[in-house]
Amino acid sequence: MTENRFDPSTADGRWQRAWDAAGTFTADSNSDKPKSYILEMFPYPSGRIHMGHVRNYTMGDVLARYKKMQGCEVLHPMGWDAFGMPAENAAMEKKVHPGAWTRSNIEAMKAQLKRIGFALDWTREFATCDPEYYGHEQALFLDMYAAGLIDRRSSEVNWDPVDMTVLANEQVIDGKGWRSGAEVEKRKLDQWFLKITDFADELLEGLGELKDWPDKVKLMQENWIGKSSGLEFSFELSNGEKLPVYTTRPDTIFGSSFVAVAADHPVAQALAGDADVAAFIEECKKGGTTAAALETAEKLGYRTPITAKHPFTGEAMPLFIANFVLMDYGTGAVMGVPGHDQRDFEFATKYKLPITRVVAKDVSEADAPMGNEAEAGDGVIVNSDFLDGKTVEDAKADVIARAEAGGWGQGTTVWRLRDWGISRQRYWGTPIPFIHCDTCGIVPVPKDQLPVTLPDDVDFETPGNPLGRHATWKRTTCPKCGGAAEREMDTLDTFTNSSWYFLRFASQPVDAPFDPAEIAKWMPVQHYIGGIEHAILHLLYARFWTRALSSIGKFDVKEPFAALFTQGMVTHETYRVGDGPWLSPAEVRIEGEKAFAIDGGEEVERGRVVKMSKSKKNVVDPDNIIANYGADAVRWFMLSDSPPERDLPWSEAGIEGCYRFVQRLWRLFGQVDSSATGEDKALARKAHQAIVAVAEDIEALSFNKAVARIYELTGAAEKAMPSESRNFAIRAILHMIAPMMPHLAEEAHELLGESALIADATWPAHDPAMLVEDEVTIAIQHKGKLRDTITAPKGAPKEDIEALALASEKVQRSIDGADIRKVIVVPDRLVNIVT
RNA sequence: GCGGGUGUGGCGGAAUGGUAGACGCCGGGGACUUAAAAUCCCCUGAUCCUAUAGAUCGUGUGGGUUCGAGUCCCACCACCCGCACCA
Repeated sequence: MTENRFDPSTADGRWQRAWDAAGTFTADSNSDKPKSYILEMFPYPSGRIHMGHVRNYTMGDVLARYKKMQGCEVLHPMGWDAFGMPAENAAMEKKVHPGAWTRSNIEAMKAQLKRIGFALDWTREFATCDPEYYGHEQALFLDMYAAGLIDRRSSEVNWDPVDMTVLANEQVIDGKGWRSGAEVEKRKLDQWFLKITDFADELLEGLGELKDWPDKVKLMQENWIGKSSGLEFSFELSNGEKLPVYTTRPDTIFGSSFVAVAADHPVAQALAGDADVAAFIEECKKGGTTAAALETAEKLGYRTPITAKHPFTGEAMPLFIANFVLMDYGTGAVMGVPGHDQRDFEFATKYKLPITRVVAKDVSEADAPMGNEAEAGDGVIVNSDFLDGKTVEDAKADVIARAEAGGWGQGTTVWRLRDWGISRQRYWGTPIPFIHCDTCGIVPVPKDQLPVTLPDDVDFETPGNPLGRHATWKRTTCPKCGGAAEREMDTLDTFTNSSWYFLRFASQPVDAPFDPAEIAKWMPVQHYIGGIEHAILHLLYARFWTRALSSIGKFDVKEPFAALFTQGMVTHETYRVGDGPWLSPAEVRIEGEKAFAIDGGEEVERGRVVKMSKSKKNVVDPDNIIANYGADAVRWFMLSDSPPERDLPWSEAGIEGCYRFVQRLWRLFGQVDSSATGEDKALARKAHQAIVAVAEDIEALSFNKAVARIYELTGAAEKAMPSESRNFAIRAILHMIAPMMPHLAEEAHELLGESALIADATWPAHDPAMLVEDEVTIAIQHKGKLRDTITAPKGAPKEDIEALALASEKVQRSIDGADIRKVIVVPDRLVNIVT
């Protein structure tokens, strides 16, 4: 070989074009091969591919190419999650249409993905803002409506009283609107809901089948669904009404010292004639709607003149209106047990209400004083009449049984999961296919009138809902009575777009959302890869849509993703001078431990390594890196070092190391010597072991370990003398790196005289006989510390190993004549001598 | 506030309860070269030391179980992710 360097700037494009021309990665659903559907969470077209995308898609790409080498027919598609707020923000800031902005972003990002050489089936590409896509989504939505899975009710949103617009949680900063700076209020609107709670039990039970999901994600979903059992019962109020409450701790009922209702509870609303009560309810409306905001806000209460009668003691307890009680959970009213619930404790402390101990470690500690926080732990019941001495579990059952027998309450199951509100007061989303008619009420758009498309001529100058302001779009006729009517102006939450896109990838008929026969062939997704930030919402919604569509007979799949993998983020050091503006890596020169601003030469503080973000300016653009080092070096970096579920710190030194390795491999591939003869058993054994180990590592998505093994085998092959074994090892390395560094692999494959694409090659075969070693190294410990190691034949009897261990001079010196009390021998591994 | 996770050399990390630090990066020394780049070789957890040897310490902190703990148990600390209208 004369040319000694691999040149990605020519090779990358050449092989990308070759794959395109051959249709190498176009999935054939009629193939006889076993099917494998590999999917990464599709991107939002924000404008540029970032390193997080590169990492995510590289992992999926390695899996897809590997599965193909193992003989599978692989479906590995790509598309665009194209609706969302940033497009409307761009419209306001840059005066471009959200659609035009989105389309040009897609074009730019697609070109970027192509330059990285991903093995994607681009014939199935779509964007969720395509009317063909969202029209089918509208049809599915109407099917769910017909099946009773959708309803409409009032719900709270963040309201900006200055801009007169609904704000997303993200747009509420410290309780204030992000543009106006006005104090945000809660406001009620009529909105559409998907009845995900109808599937709460199924979604919980279904987690059990997901063997290849991370336990942590399943646990998070389980807690999110939040199945709890408890007691629902009614207090008799002093005004003659009954107040239903729900509690998960009926065992602590004797510790109850107050009752509280939510500010929007009917009991509170009925008192709103009083100016003080009205003012308090108004006060409760302040602030945003997030759980974090509600739970960290100061606990506020208003003591009403009403009292509630304790069901056992008959005591009259004060009734409060409280800001920490949620109308959405349980019945919107709670019994307050300050001794054993932290929120109740804080509330009781503030309003000087009795705090009674009713659970103790032991009966003898019934009178132990309470500390400065609630005790939510387990124990026995005390100070509770007939419950005294019972365990928490027994007491719960006893109280529920007595309530049911007495007819004043019953044991119930309550879910933390709430129905999914899908109405958004925005333009750039799927129009909700309903019509509001004064005569007929709410009428679904007939399916033959779908898709309901977005109008193009909209203005974003004034805040609020652009569809509502449009001159003509909302005007239509009622499908029922033919009279004048208005279209629904809200659009669907973008999470609905990502709840079924994986089904559309599997088949794309024109006249239907999907083809059930194709779904049967490809689903479930064999490997789904994406960020941990989607652990709950997106994944739960996608599971829900799959089950909901399955329940109405669309297909026969219950769980969409057989295996899930959540990858870590790509991080980078941060740079700034004092409290000044952040500097990007490109604006900084590193010298040893120190860093200096290129512009001005000032010393720059090297800050923490955090997720790459625009706000910290610690971003590295994949395009520049690919231009400098080629796609394969970047791909290799993404797979090296950090375990894929952890964060990956980007560094210039690291990518340079990867580039050097690309060149090292290139030189090695040039050293296949067809005239070489003879066997190099040690090297051959290493190669066979690596073939098995790398395959196992890829299947476990432990790419960092696969990379380490390839480094080891490469080092051994470089040092070895020419032989047939060495040629075998080099070719094995070539095939093993093919899924990871496909451009280099194709170029070397061609150089070795192969005419076919290595992308179509099969994974190298191994000889099982070559996997076992004949000798093992055994560690000898004394007093728990390593004293010596010995070499012994594999599988040697315990007695022989013990004798060898005791014969060691170093071991004898350490024992120093002491009595040997015990010798533990772990075959082929270790001897531990206890004196 | 609630739920989930992570913590090992200068850095990223490896390690079925069994030799802690594989592999990579950084750094140091050397070879090659007129020189540089590239490449190759050696060293590289800390401390002590009579120094090719040996000893002690060492996996966030404090306890515990075990012949043996990075790994299991208990308590704590720090950081990260999510919290339902960001995607």
